[in-house]
Order: sequence, then structure tokens, then C-alpha cells
Amino acid sequence: MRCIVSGMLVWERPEPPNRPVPAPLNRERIVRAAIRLADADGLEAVSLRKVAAVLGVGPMRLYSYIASKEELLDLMVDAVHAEIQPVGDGWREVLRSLAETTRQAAHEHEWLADLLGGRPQLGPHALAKGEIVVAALDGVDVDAVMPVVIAVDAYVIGAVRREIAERRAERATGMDEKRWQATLGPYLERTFATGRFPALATVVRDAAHLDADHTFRIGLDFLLDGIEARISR
Amino acid sequence: MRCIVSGMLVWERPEPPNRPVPAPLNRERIVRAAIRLADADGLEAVSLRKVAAVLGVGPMRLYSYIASKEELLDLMVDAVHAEIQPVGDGWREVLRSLAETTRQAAHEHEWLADLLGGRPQLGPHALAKGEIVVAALDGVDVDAVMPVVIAVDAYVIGAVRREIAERRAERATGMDEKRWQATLGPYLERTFATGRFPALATVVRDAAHLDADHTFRIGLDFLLDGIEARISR
DNA sequence: GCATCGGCCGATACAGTGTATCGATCAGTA
DNA sequence: TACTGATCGATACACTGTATCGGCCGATGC
Repeated sequence: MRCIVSGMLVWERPEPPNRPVPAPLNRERIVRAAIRLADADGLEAVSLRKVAAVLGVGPMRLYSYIASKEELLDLMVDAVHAEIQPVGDGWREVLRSLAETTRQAAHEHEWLADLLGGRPQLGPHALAKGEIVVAALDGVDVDAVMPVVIAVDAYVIGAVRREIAERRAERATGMDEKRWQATLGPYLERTFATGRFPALATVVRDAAHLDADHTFRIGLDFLLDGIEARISR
Repeated sequence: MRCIVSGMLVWERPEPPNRPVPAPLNRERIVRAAIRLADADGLEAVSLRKVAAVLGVGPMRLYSYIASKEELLDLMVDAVHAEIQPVGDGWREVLRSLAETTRQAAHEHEWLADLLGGRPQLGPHALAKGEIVVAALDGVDVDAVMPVVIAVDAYVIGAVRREIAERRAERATGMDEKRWQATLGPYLERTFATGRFPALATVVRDAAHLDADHTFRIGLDFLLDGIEARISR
């Protein structure tokens, strides 16, 4: 009669709480949960405890799949790289597509801006993206390929970070552009009024203000023009 | 006789511990302490407790001078901007100088790479730097000035982050380049051996490997060439 | 079928973080 | 001299990433 435990018959013992199969875990599931958290509340909302909680699991359970939080972040970035598929005819179109799709991914996952360029990207999806880009450059002198790709990558990383940082600052001062200008405007106004930054003041006041899309594209055009000039030489 | 405390005469009471003047504090002192910590052990070594400890002060004391840790980081970045003084004749030389000196600052303060582009830079030293740059562009169409400066800034941010990230990864695998290639090499070797990245594999194997200085300068030249072509049009 | 052993899993613990709170302390005033 | 108001910083809190190690569970030997 080894079925009786602690003196209670089955009928009296309550069923164990409804853990609907102990959460079959894998990296993909973990990474997806982390990305959901980051999309919703930013990167600082991603803690191993919260990720584990979402998955109905203890925090230490995750360490069977990753060695550290940094590795989780690497996996998140690589997962987003899977969404970045540059397309186009010719190297210029492909590089432009690379830049635009990366920027778009950062718009969908703002936390990407915090991670871009922070660690070398050697995951399978990042490499696959690199393969597409390099393959599109096959007409180019082999020694020029890496410098070109690296330069475009650098521009995209910096431009996206700038843009997202600005967007966040705007949002932090009250969600709409009116309040933003009502907070930053006066600060710059007062600062420029000191007369210490005359050239800057002139440009900020007199020049046309481009929106984020145009600013990004103009810089990208500068770079692609320069590349084209040197490549076809 | 109000000089006697807790029943002990002065002769019995020990002197208070030797606090050599309660640390006259100001933002500059705080920021310098934080920068020293970051230079020595990286950004994650900068905690309000440690900064306060270095200054011989309780952690909460710092909140008289800053509202949050983020503000401290902003102050650190602006302090480094004071070291960045672009010089040169003509807009192209000044922009190149801007890029090179920024990169150099990031080499002296690697933590800068973690912060660059992370938040808008509106501190006095950042604005002073901007003033110098914009002033050097006074021959240029006023509507083109900001896009040009922003593009160069974006490239520098991304390139520096890439470079520092790579340098750290190398250092993490054992300090010298031999071990780095002994760790990463085999990984890439194995990955390329799968045949999934033929174009990438070809370029990595066949192309000349540029050092960091050349890589940075080539990308910068691309960009400046492109700018020059459009500006003088 | 049973006892023993090995390995793994995950609860607990630890050392640290940024910052809110609020009681003690001290300067200035009536 | 007594009171009041502001100021300062010790304490406390909620949370972090991760090392540790006790207990459990499955496989193995008899």
C-alpha cells in the first residue's frame, strides 16, 4: 500500500496546482520572451527574473541555455538580424536596403539602438545578412568590400542611435512635439542668448529643419556617393 | 557646564576620527572621480556608492549635485567633450579633425563608446565643439550644414563603437592577438566550413586585413568625398 | 526488487545596485 | 534663550546577476 502518503487517501489529497506541463524550454522561447519584454518596456525591463517569470520558471533555469545575461542580449540582437533582409539590384541598392531595413528594425525594437555596435555580431543571422551584402558586392575589388560594408554599418549604427536617443528625449518631456519644443526650446534659447555659440544659433534658427527620414537618407547618400566614386575608379 | 557629554571629561573622550575637512564637494570633483573609476575599470565600475566612497562621502550626498545617475553620465560625457577641440583650415579638415579627435578621446576613455549616441549631447562643452565645427562650415549652404555635421557624427559614433567592441572582444579572449585568432578563428573556420557563407568566407580569407586606423580613415574618406561632391555642386 | 550512487536542478543566498524616506541636526529668527 | 524651518545623510527598499549546494530523481550494480 505504498500509494498512501502522509496518512491521506487520494480522495482527500488535493491535486497538485495546475502546472500545464513544466514549460518546455528552449533558447528561442527564452529569446522571444525577452524581446517581448524589451519591446514593451525597454531594455532595462529585461531581467533574468522577469524573463523566467513570463515563462513560468525559476530564474536559474535559464542558465541551462545561456551562460550570462550578455549572451541573452546577443541572442536577442541576432534574432532581430533575422528580420533584416537587404534586397535590391546592384551593390548600391543592397547597401541602401541594408541601411533602411536596419533602421526600420530599430524603430520596431527601440532597444536595438542600445545594443547596436556594443558587441561583435557573429550570430548565424548576422552572418547570413553579411553574406547577402557581401555577395551583392561581388563585382567590387575584393580588398574594398570589407571597408565599404564596415563604413555603411558604422554610419547606420551611429545614425540610428542618434535618432532613437532624440526620439526618447522628446517622449520624456511629454509625448508630443509641442511640449518638447517648450522644454528644450527655452533651454537652447537661453543658451544661445548668451552669445557664446553664434554660428550654431544662426544655423539652428535659419536653416530648414529636416525630419528624421530625410536626415538619415541624406547622410546615407553622402556615404554611398563617396563609396561609388572610389569604387568605380 | 554644558561641555561635558555622557559623563566623560574631555580628557577621557577620544578625539573624533581624522576627517580632514568634510570634503568640499562640487560637480567637477564628482565627475572627475567618476571618470577616474571608469577609465580604470570600465563603466560598470561607476556606481554612486563607489564614487561617493572615493570622495569620502555618503552616497546620498551626491544627490545634492545631480538628480540621477544618468545625469552623472551626461556630465562625464560633456567633460570629455571639453578635450575634443577640432582644428584645421577649411570644413573638410575640421570635420576630419572632429572625427579623429573624437576617436582618440574614445581610445583614452573606452567607456565613451558605451555612451556615445546614447543621449542627446546638449552640455556646454558639446555645444562649444558644435560651434567650432559649424563655424568652420560657414562657406556652405546654411541648409546643408546640419545634415553634414549629423552625418559625420553618426559615422564617428558607429565606427568608434564597432572598434571598441572589437578591441574588447580581443582582450576578453586573452589579451593578445594570437589567442584571439586562436579562439575566434576556429569558430569562423568551422562556420565557414559549413558552406553557408561562401562570399563572406572568400572575402575574409582572400582580402587584405586593414588595421583599425586605416579602416576608420577609409570610411571617413568615403563620407567626406560624398559630402564634398554634393556641397560644391 | 532493492540499495546505492551520480548528476542535475533550482531554491536560497550574497553582494551589489539606484534612490525614497524621514529622523536628527543645525542655522536663523523672535 | 526657545522655537522653527530647512538640510543632510543614514537607513531601508526593491531589485539586480549569479554562486552555491542541498535534495531529488534516474540509472546502475547486486
